[in-house]
Amino acid sequence: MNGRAAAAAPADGRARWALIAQSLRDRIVAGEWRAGDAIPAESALARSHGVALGTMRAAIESLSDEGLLERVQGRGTFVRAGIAGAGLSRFFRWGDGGDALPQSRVLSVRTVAASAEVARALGAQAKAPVLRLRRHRVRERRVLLVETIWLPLPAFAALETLAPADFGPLLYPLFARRCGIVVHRAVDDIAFHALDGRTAATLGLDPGDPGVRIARRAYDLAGCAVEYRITCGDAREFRYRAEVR
Amino acid sequence: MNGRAAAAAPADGRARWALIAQSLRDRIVAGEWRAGDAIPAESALARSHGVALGTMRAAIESLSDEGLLERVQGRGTFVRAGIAGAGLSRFFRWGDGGDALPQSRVLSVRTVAASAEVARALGAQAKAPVLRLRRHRVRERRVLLVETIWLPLPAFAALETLAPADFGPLLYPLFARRCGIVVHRAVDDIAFHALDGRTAATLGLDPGDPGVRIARRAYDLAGCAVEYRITCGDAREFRYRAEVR
DNA sequence: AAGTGGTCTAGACCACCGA
DNA sequence: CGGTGGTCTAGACCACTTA
Repeated sequence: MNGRAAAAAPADGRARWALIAQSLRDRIVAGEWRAGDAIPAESALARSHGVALGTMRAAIESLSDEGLLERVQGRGTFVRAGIAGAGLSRFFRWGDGGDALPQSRVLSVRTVAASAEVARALGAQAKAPVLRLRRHRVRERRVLLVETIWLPLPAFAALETLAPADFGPLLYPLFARRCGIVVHRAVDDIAFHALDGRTAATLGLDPGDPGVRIARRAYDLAGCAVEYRITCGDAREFRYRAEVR
Repeated sequence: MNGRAAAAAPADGRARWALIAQSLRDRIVAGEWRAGDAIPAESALARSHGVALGTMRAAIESLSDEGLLERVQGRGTFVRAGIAGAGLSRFFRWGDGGDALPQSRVLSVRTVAASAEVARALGAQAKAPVLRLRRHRVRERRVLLVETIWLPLPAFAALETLAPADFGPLLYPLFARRCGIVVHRAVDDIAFHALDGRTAATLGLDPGDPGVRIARRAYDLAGCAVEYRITCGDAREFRYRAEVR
């Protein structure tokens, strides 16, 4: 002891910056700051939490690494608006062609009872009501992808009465606008399977032709499952690059 | 100015910690510290570079994020020994079954002239001599994967005279032991395609059955391509999980 | 006990941004 | 210009590992 800066960890097992990060995380999830909003300045937060600037920076940095916040020099620190660059098109050869991305065409919107698989993915009760969308991704009159999307109710009730034609090309911004739900994280499970006759015909392929099936589970800021989606396409168009180190 | 701590960035565009990180990176690549070695303590490095501890920590942290270093509390900071958890088995359903991983069986080792494709992948001259390995991954007398591996010469000359039976189950540790080459990063390109007759027969499938083809390019610490590998397997056994946020 | 990385403080100056 | 995040200092104590 020397009477100067006290310093040092709180000895309760968790670092001070981690406790502060958790408190900020809670406030973001609770909606105190909305997606796109700036949170208070580092210096203000450090003062209000009674810690040094460096400690607050460590807390904010961990949330930034986590993808919850985004720092912009000279402007501030912002709540991220949702996942970026995560379109399923990235799995296909036509995904980054100089050409435009395929169009979106919602075919049907229906309220159905969740199957066991859907209920499990959404963390809902079996047979709970869910919203089911069928959608095609189309380019030049050719169907490239066939999608079925399940959304939990009542969270997505605002979409129940929306006409198929009124779903825009991008679903996640629509979720945010109409339902206040921000998709923050998604997990894609990729597998190969033989196409069933109907899907093959839709894609202009022969039954039994090789297909890929991507099952996506998407989550909001709080970690709640908000979407389950199955996307089918021509396996021969599939490509993906995985990097390890 | 107040006569105390000078501080602040070097104003040449790059932060001091970034310059120090580059210098440490150079020393690691040059082999001053080998894979698995501990580098000097943070405090010693800070002193010898004439910077504060926090600045040196920032430099080391960036190399740690990069995967070049690994910090262990109470022990030190170590040069990472190579990629971990990057086996190609992770792409297959049998990859993490409770069962043992498949065995490795090297069939042939030959010096050949690089094809255009191989030369491009390895950054070598077309028709340059390269070492070509053919390998099977086998479990319970069933061939699960068929691999062809190209290695640049003369870097891998030590393997030219090695008998197929003397290649162990893991190649990367062998590369390090026999050739002093550490694989630090790899990129896997995944695509589906029809199997050719010979590969299909080897895998116990019918010609035209769906296959998955993984093309791997592996790099050493300095970023030089040190391996090009093509792995073929049964597409129906393929699975992969990609996460985005 | 000695040495390592991990956390923390209380300041300072710098580069960048928008009004 | 004032405010933001980015970099830097020179210390201190803490938790962990090894001998």
